[in-house]
Amino acid sequence: NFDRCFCVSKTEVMEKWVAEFFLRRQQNPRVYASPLLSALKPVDSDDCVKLKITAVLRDISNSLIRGTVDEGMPDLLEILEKLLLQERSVIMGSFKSAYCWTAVECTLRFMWPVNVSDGFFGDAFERIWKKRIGMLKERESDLVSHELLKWESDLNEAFEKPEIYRKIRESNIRYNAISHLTQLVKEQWALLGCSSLESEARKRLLKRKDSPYVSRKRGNGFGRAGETIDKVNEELNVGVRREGRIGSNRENANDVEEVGGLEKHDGADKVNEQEQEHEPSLNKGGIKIARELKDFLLEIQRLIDASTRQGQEPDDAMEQSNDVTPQHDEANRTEAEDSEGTSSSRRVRPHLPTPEPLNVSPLKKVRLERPRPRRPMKFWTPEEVAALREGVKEFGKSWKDVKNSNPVVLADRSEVDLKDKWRNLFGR
DNA sequence: CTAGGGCTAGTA
DNA sequence: TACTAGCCCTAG
Repeated sequence: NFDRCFCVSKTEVMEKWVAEFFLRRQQNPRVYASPLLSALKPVDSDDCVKLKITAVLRDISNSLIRGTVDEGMPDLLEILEKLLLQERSVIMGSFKSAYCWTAVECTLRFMWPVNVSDGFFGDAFERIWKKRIGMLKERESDLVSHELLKWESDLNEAFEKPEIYRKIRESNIRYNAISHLTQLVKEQWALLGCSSLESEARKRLLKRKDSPYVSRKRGNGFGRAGETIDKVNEELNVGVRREGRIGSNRENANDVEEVGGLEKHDGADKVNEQEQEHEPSLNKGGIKIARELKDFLLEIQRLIDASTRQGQEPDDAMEQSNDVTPQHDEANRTEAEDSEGTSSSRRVRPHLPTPEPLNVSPLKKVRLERPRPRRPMKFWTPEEVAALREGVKEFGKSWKDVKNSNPVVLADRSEVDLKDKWRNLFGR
C-alpha cells in the first residue's frame, strides 16, 4: 500500500502523515491546527476529512488544556459536526451535550453583573442563541437538542425574572461545559483509531505474518480503523503469546484496554487523560509493532534522505534500501530480530548523524560558546551605597525594586550585586 | 527572582 | 595564610 501511495502522490501522502503525526502529539504546544493545515494545503478528498477532524480535535484539546471555553469553541464544534456529517457519522448525545453546555457557558460569561440590564447578557444572548443557534435550527442540525431548547427558554426567562437570572449566574456551568467537552474529545479521539503510520505498520506486519487479515480491506490509512484494529490487536497478542519470545507476561495485562474503549469519565480534571488515547501506545500491540513502526519511519527517513541529497527518485530509493551495509545490520540485530522473517532482518538501521544541539535560549547559547569572562571588579561608590540604603528602606530586600528606585546611580549594578553588597554591609 | 554557597583578586 | 569585596553560579 505504501508503494502504491507513493506512485499516486508521494508528497501528498507524506504531508498528510506528517501533519497527522504533529496533530496527534500533545507534547508540542506550538502546533495549532489551522496554520498547520493551511501550510500543507491539503487537497479536498475523503482522506482529508479524517485529518481535518484530527485538526479540529487538536484545537479543542488545546483550548481545554488552556482552560478556555470561549466563543471559538462553538465554532470548532460546528465545524466538527459538519466534518462528521461528511463522514456520515452519527451525532452522539455526548456531542449534543457538549455543544449545549458550551453555548450556555459562553452566554454565562456575560452574566457577571448583579442585574440583567447592567451587562452584555442581552448582546450575548442575541449573538449566541438568536443568531448562531438560530442558524442551526434553520438547517435542522442535530445539535439542537431538547436540552439546548430548555436552556434557551430558561435564559429567556432570566430577562424577566431576577431570581432565575441569579440562579443561573451562580451555577457552575463552566465545570459541566469542560466535562462534556472533555468527554466528547475523548470519544472522538478514540473513534479516530490509530494513526495512519501506526496502521500502516500493523498492515505491513500482518502481510509478513501471512495473517488471515491481510486480504481484508483496511482503507488507505486514513479510513476508520476502530473495530478491525481491535481484532488485529487480538490476533497480534495471541501471536505474540504463542511465539513466546516477544513481550513478557506483564504486558499481557494491558491487552484488555483497547484503542476504542469509551468508558465514561466525568470531570474537568480528566483533560490530560484523554490525551493519552491518541498517543502511540506501544505496550499494547507489543514491542514488535513498535519495531515495525520504527522500521517504517526509518524507511521514510531514507526516502527523504535519498531524494533530497541525490535528487534520486524515491521509488528507486525504496528498492535500494533493502540491501545496504549488511555488516552494520548484523552487528545491531537482536535475538528477536534474528528469528523474524528475512525481509525484515535485511533492513538496516541508517547511521544518522548526531543532531546539532538546539540552542533555544540565547543565554544558553552564549554559555555554550565560551565561559563568560568575569566582569572587572568595580568598588561601590558612596552614592551607590546611599542609593542602596534608600532603596532597601523603601522596598526591603526586593532587589529588583531597589534597583528600579534609582536606576541611574545603580545602572552598573545588577540585582544580585545589590544583594551581595547588602550582605557585605550587614553580614549574612 | 532571590538566597546562599563558592570563587577570585587584592591586601594585610 | 587569612580576610574582604565583589562577582559568579544555581536550586528552589
